[in-house]
Amino acid sequence: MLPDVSAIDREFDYLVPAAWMADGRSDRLAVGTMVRVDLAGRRVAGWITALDVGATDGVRYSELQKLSGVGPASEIVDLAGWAAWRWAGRRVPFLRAASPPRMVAGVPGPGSRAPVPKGPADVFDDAFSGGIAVVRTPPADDGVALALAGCRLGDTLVIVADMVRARRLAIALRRAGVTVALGPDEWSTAAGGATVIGTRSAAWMPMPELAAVIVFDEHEESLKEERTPAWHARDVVLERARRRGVPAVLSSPTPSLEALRAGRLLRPNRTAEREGWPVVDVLDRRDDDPVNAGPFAARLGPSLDEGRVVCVLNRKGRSRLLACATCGEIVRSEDGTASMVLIDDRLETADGTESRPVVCAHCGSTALKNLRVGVTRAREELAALVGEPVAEITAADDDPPSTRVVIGTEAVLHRVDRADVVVFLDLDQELLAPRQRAAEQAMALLARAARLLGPRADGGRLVLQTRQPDHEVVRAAVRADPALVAVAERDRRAALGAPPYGAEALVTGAGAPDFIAAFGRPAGVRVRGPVDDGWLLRADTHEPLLDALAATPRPAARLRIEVDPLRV
DNA sequence: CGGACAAGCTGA
DNA sequence: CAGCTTGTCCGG
Repeated sequence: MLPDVSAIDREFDYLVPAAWMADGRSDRLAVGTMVRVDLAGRRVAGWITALDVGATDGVRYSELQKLSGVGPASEIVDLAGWAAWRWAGRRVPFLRAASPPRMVAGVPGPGSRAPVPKGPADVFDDAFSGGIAVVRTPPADDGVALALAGCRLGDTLVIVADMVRARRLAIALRRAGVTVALGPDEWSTAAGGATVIGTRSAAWMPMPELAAVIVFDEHEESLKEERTPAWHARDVVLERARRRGVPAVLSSPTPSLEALRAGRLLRPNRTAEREGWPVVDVLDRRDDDPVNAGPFAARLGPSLDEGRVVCVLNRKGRSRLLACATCGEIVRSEDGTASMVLIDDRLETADGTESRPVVCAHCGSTALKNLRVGVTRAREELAALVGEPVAEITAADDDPPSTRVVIGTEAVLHRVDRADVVVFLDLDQELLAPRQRAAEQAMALLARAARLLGPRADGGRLVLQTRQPDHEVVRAAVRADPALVAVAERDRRAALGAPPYGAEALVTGAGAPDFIAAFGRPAGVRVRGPVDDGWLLRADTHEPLLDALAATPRPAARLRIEVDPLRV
């Protein structure tokens, strides 16, 4: 029995009460069954992890106190053990995710499921021919055809990035006659056998007759848990599929390098892909009068005159962006990949590796101007520009926008679901963010915006204000070809040995120094730090790194270990 | 995590 | 040295 107490990752043995043998309750005990027991003077919940284990002499065992209900199947208990290794955590958080939201006394027997009718053109069938396939779909694709192709094989585990999409897909599949359980609420339906649709946590839903798995928008960061253990739903379901020997399909308009490395890529034909992306207008801000340049390009005006307009301005992050007041070039590092900020009359990169006097590398001018303008200020200027009220949308807002034109940080792309024009007021902030995956994340934002606009035939426009019109992210959006970003990212990350071309773990928290001391210098693992009160551990593959992490005792103080962090 | 118990600190 | 706080250990 593993107690449901996060700090205890240890199993304890208990006796099955004689009364349970008599009334048949003992027949309901299995690996995964949820029980309550007395442990060190208090009553706690837990999961059965093994039955009929031998007794040790000299130990006086207490009895199980209560049979609470059905729990995760034994294969999921095993999977939790694997996940604890894979993300350097404990099993408890995974078993919690795999357990029903409310106690379940029993599961319905397998219902009969009607065969799913054959689709018009089963273009996706070879995606399910075995192993892992990566399907690059245009942003406007609703995923129904792909999901139905999976359901034709049998019960399919479908992971999506948000609940709105989960409900929408569930409705479409039910209409086609598929038995669907929506995670996590319909846990017991799933346990009886059904196709499951849900967000990240649904990766742990019961699937007694799993036939295939699909992850939609596999590039989305919401598929990764933010708290430790910071597990990734994509990797959990890939492991589930591997263990069951069933096909897995990862779908995305901009597949991650992790996906591209894991499986074979199935590309749509170029015409179909182009039709699924909106028209992109690039407004080169270097063309504007550098002295008077506000948040809007001179040529932006006409784009805002008609239809629903969404403006995106990410002011997240501390770093300010500087540009030359004379020629308009952004102040950048030698290799052009990082922006520089003013610190004590010198220009420095965020990581401090490069420093130079205040001079524009492009024209030699010493006059610089700050390009940062916050959303609040930009909203006022935007309202003046369009001559009507503009609403600022934040992540916390519940109501649909009340004005034709809205503005917000990237959260606005999650709050609005249709638009005629999406404007990125400052794409350079994304392109030059001091992060490993800046380009990939910028491309993901553009894909999300493209989804609001619909396919090219809808006539929507994606407007990018930038000083880097030749950046691969901009070119990729213009040509509706995300491969341009993938290729550039692949080369960069492969050269660094960064995931997925290597394994990383970020160790932070009050307990980190003690933990790193105990961790030592295991073979095959490189230790860097302390940097910003944390340590970055790197290895060529996961095994040496994760094995060494698992073998290191945990200090009592708070410790956060993030394996393959998305934002470094 | 949270209870038990031991070691350390304070004040009369 | 009682009475309290803080730290460390360990659970069937």
